[in-house]
Amino acid sequence: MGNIGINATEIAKIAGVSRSTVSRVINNYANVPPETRKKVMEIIDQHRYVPNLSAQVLAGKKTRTIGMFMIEKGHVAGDFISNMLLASVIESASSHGYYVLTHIIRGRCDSDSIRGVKDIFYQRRIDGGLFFGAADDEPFIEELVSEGFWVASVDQSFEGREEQPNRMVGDLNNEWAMKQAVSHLAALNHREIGHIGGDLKRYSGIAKLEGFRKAMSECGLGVNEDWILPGGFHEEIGYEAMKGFLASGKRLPTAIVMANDSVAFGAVRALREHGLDVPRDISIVGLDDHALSARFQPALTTLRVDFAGMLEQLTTSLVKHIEKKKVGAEKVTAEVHLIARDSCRNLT
Amino acid sequence: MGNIGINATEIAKIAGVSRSTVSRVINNYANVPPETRKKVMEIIDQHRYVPNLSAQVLAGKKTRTIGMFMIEKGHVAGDFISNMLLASVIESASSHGYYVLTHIIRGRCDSDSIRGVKDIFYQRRIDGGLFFGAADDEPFIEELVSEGFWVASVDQSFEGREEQPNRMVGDLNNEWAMKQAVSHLAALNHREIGHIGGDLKRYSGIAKLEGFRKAMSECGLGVNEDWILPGGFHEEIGYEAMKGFLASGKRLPTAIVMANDSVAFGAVRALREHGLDVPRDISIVGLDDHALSARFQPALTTLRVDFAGMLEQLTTSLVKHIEKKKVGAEKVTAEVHLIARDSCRNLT
DNA sequence: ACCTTCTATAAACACGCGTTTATTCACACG
DNA sequence: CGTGTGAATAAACGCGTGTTTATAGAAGGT
Repeated sequence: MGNIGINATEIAKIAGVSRSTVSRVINNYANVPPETRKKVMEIIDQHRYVPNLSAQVLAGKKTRTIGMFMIEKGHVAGDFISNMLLASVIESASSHGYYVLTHIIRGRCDSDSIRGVKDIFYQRRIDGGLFFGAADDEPFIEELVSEGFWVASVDQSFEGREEQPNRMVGDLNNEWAMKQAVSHLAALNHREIGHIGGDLKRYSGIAKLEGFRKAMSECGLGVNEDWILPGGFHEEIGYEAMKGFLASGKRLPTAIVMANDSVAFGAVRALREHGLDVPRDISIVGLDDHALSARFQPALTTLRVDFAGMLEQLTTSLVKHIEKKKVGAEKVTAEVHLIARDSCRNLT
Repeated sequence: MGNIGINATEIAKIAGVSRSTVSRVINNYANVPPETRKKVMEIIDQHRYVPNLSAQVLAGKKTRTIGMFMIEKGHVAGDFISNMLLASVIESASSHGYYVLTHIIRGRCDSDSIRGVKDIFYQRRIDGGLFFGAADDEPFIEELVSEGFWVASVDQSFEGREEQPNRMVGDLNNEWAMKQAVSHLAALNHREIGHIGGDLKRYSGIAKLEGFRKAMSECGLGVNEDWILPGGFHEEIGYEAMKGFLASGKRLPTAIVMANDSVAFGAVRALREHGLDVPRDISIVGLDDHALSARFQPALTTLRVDFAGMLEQLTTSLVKHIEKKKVGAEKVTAEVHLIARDSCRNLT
């Protein structure tokens, strides 16, 4: 009650003008004389009038809302999306006058959940969407793109694909990340370096492995295939991978680069159970700078990825595209830098 | 392009009926003969027609959207809202066919940010709102309530206030939580128990302190005021509080109940720097079951609060109220139970 | 055959706004 | 005085839907 629900017609009546004049004032049309504009604005402020969004949208305006979709295959949403990342999307959207609708897809992307996502677009709730953890092979995203919706996605790269006109992608530079990890270890005189990888069914896993190989080669180091362990992105997988390797009796490398910090935690646990110490017996580099890493025993040397900055760019880019203020970058890369802590030792 | 933007009029044309018939089919009106309904439904499915939300809202329907507002005074959003909690709100909303718009208020609640929040309501973007970390003294929330909007809030209790008709509140039972902590320690033969509190400017801090006093009294234990340390909800504050106490040279209690786990981490750090061991020299009980707590050295005995379940209830309650399917509970309490780990020792 | 009753469905209206088009009025110029 | 010109602003239309009202037609009763 009260001021709620007052509309432009009533404002017009109070101001003694027609509703179209009110509308022209709000939308900053040129042909409104200053004193009329001032009078109308006063009435608007006084009555705390805010235009009804649905009516604006129906009349052809944007919803000024973007969707944030977290596709949780197994673990993604829980592990990957921290509140900080959510906040960085919301705040950069907010800084452009946009709002964020959050949506979670749990478990398999079955036809029902896909329908749910598409309906959000079809209902015209949002002007565009930002997808987290969408695997390369999700065709429904490409469908949305081909239907003219603006879409951005994280954790997904499209090397070798044709550029799609209204699609943006954000990722970290896996190659560069691995290069930094390997270089750091090489500088500490490590030459026998292994890799416990990510999920090789996902691009981020493949890219890390390839980046590792390339980095080794660039540092003039050979890759021992015994030390390339298949992985995943959780702690348990790191534990099992390391445990399996230790059981095999093969010789250990002097250092291992992990797909992420969770994997590192698991691997360290396995090493410890086997009576080995980090960094005395083996050096470890993680990736992510997980909240736990600084407190871990030993404090984990890791690669910090500026996801927040990347998301800010990606969100801004999405909004600019929606508003047709086109901006160049369709591809955004997160900054990575190494945080040296206590899990690597100098061999000499 | 393609199916996008098809509307009820076109569906009607294809089906050879009038638009009102299409509308009556969608809204499950009784007076549509089965074969007509079936025919129309087929066309709708075939063309993936979804009604335009803005048009529905304009015609008097609900937005089927709730707002989730995180008021971040200093630290709240970052610490308090984990993705799990976000997920539990989104998913329970989703299970009722509702969507969630997330919004963050950083820093002070100045008039601009309040205006931002109110505009979301006034624009009619949402049917109701769920507030996190709104302090008792935020008058704008009560304004919204008095203007007829549905509002639920967490981390806030309104003991002694008159019940407001369209307002729901969720919280943990601080009294019960403190009772469990103190009882646990009493069962381990502790009699000298202290408390490092939360932020005493906030209800949750006050309630914990009062709960602690009451629990002590109920266990037949006296409270030594030296051992009641003012606090806050972050680690640094726990560290400073404990450091200050140790510097004072006063005798230590045998156990301390902390306002939350972060405070406990800080306090343990201060104790350790002072050459004291937990639980040998002093026992500690936390609250929250923070992600770090199980891995902490020593693994922290803490109170796990079922925020997820509480939020699910609160969200459901909010939606039911919006849809006028009134349900009794205006006040939702989170379950609390003690997780015994290694930070408390038996004194005998 | 005529009126009533009921069913099926079409037409009309309202929602609140942006935008386009039409109208009014003042003024300048011939 | 008549006519054109421009500014200011009012009126009209469309957006896509839900819902109410009107209408056509069929069925049933006397």
